[in-house]
Amino acid sequence: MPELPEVETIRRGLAPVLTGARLARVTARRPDLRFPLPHRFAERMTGVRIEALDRRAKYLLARLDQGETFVAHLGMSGRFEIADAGGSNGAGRFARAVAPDPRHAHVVFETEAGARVTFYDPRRFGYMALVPTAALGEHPWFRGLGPEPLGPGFDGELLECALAGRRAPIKTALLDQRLVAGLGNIYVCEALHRARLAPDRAAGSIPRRRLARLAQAIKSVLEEAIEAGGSTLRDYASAEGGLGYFQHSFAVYGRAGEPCLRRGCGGAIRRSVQSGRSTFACDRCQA
DNA sequence: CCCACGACCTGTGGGC
DNA sequence: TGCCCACAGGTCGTGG
Repeated sequence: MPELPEVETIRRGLAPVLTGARLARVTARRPDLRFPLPHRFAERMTGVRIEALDRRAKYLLARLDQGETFVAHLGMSGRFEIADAGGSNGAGRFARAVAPDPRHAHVVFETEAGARVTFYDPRRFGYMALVPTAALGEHPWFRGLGPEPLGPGFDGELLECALAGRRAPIKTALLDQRLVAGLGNIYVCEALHRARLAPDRAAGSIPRRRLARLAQAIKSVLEEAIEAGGSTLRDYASAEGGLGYFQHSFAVYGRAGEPCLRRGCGGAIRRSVQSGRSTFACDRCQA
């Protein structure tokens, strides 16, 4: 599920339950996800207090009171579910497209206040770590990570520097987390369509004026998706982190063969493959 | 260094 | 209905 907006939505959903909470019990129901869980993971997590929940790129960060930061990446299919002290969650009160399969409940966090947060991940591409907070920036997952697209200073000039000399297609370049952090396949396709840029253009050859428009498109699509995720949160009372309502707002992603939604364009969305991944774009209004 | 590709793992949806 | 293939929102290691 998760690109930057989904991880941010999950963070906002978990924050009320976990910020300031002390963990009474942590259960790892298997020894590994994509990578082995940290050494003595459950023991090291038990009794800690979570001082703050943050996000960097697609990573969820829980700053702990003992000097370490818990890091989680949700891979392709990871999700967190919140249950309150009574054990109920959104599923009992609201319709849900896909109920979590208990076979894939890999890690359970229980707070002293009686809340339970469960990590589900059928494909197990997700991963977790405990990293000394002071050295977080030097960790391989974070060293070399590009700028936050919603951070200060993200504009056409910054993109121009990041993309200088790149011959890779702009679509592929934007997926490179070293250049920009947090974008994934969906929002790259959506941002390129908003900016009217063709996905196969060489990244390093796009003039700054158009990169300014691209930077603005990236910001607006991410902000709108987070906003839509917020409405999902309100409805589900959970940190499910699915695509929420924003999936109904995709202009190109998953719309192969359908008409381009840009006013007056009249083109059709075409699916292609770049670096082994689906790209959706309108050949008529993206150039 | 840059880039493309296969691998990792399970589930789902479409076509026959 | 059942089977088989293609494909899925991410990242890493390899090899050209």
